[in-house]
Amino acid sequence: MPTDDAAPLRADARRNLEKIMSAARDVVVEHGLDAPMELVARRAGVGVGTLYRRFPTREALLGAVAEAYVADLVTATRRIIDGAVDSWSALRELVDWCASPGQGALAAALADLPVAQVQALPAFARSRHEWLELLDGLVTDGQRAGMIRADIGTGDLVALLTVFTCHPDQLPRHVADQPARYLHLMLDALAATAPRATPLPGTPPS
Amino acid sequence: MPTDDAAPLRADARRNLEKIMSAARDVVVEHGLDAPMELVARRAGVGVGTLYRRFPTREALLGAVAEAYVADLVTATRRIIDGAVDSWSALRELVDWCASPGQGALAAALADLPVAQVQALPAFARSRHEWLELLDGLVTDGQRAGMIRADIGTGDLVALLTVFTCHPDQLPRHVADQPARYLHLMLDALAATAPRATPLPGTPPS
DNA sequence: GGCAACCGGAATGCCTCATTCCGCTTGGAG
DNA sequence: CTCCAAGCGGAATGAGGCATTCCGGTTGCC
Repeated sequence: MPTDDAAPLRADARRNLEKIMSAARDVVVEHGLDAPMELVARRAGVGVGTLYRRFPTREALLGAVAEAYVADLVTATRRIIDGAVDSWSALRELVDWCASPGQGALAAALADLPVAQVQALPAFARSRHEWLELLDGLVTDGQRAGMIRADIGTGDLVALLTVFTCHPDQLPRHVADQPARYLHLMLDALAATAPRATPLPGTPPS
Repeated sequence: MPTDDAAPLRADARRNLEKIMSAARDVVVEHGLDAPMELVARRAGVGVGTLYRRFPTREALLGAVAEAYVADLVTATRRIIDGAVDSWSALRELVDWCASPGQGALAAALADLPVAQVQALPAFARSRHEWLELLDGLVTDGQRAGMIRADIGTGDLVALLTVFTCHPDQLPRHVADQPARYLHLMLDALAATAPRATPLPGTPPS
């Protein structure tokens, strides 16, 4: 998002800026990180020129979207955690939120995929860190309470959320069609149960 | 693979054909279905011209790779099933095989992603059907024996195999690094357990 | 009313491939 | 050993897709 210490925008320009941000978010959720700029412009009902007046490059736009997106994610996650009775149900609600249509867990994708330019944005990094911390609390709590198996880590959760909610083109039809189904399957996998016959291979990522 | 009823290939040509098929398989596993032809050529230590003398179009090459790949998959799956003591351990071994490096479950991806030209190849379709039938037997058996939960279907298994073994570029680093870890995690989710608090949302894909 | 800030979108330039072409090599039949 | 069709490598061609630029025409707002 452009810094607002410059001259204030004209009313119509501000309106357009909002349309652009919103369109960009939708387009990125639907078409992935490399969606063409023109798609964003068309979706916003605006010419590409307008878009470029506000964001000098594609990276700038993606950065703005990313920052807004992770910020949202943090807010939603915090709200869910505050309202839930225990960490397990918080987890379930979080999963549902991520799977809800138009929501996507794109932020999770952004948080993991290598978009150097975006990762470097301070605001993005800060929010991302905050989010990871929230998740970490959730997982740790759940494990202490014996609701989540001990051999997985927050990184596993992030990885799985990312996988099942990235944009549809990259997923098998079934998964793209009902992300919630697979996310809940994943939750079942994370739940603590009787000792398992064979340990999980590999190590939980940091 | 070109029909062999034509004039027999010169010795060096046959050698090159093999190098090409092998390279193509590797490249597709590593870079996905839209890897550039030149990558294949370079990997095979051959000029693009050579590659095009054998396969008239990109589709032809992909088709050949796909056919060979699914055929392999069927063979391996059958071998695993025949050698396993029960369907659950067969499933586990199958997962390990798919996750083994350089193996990829690309065939599974091919089986699901919409590559019309490839899906239409009779040999491919036949093998794919055969494979699905094998998996179906596995799942049904496992369910009858009470080892696999009843509310999932073969399609779920295929979807999961596909997701976790598609080429690395599309997966979060952690998942790409240890596909076996996540496949086994999901396997745990497929296992039959005490009745679950909440039913799985959605329906098992056919 | 006047003009700086805005707009839309055609035009430009770059890049990434698939596919083709052609002059040079080389198995292997006779 | 000769010869030439079958092979070969890889530069060149052409199409398509996309970010970004430019500019003649609008429009908030003082």
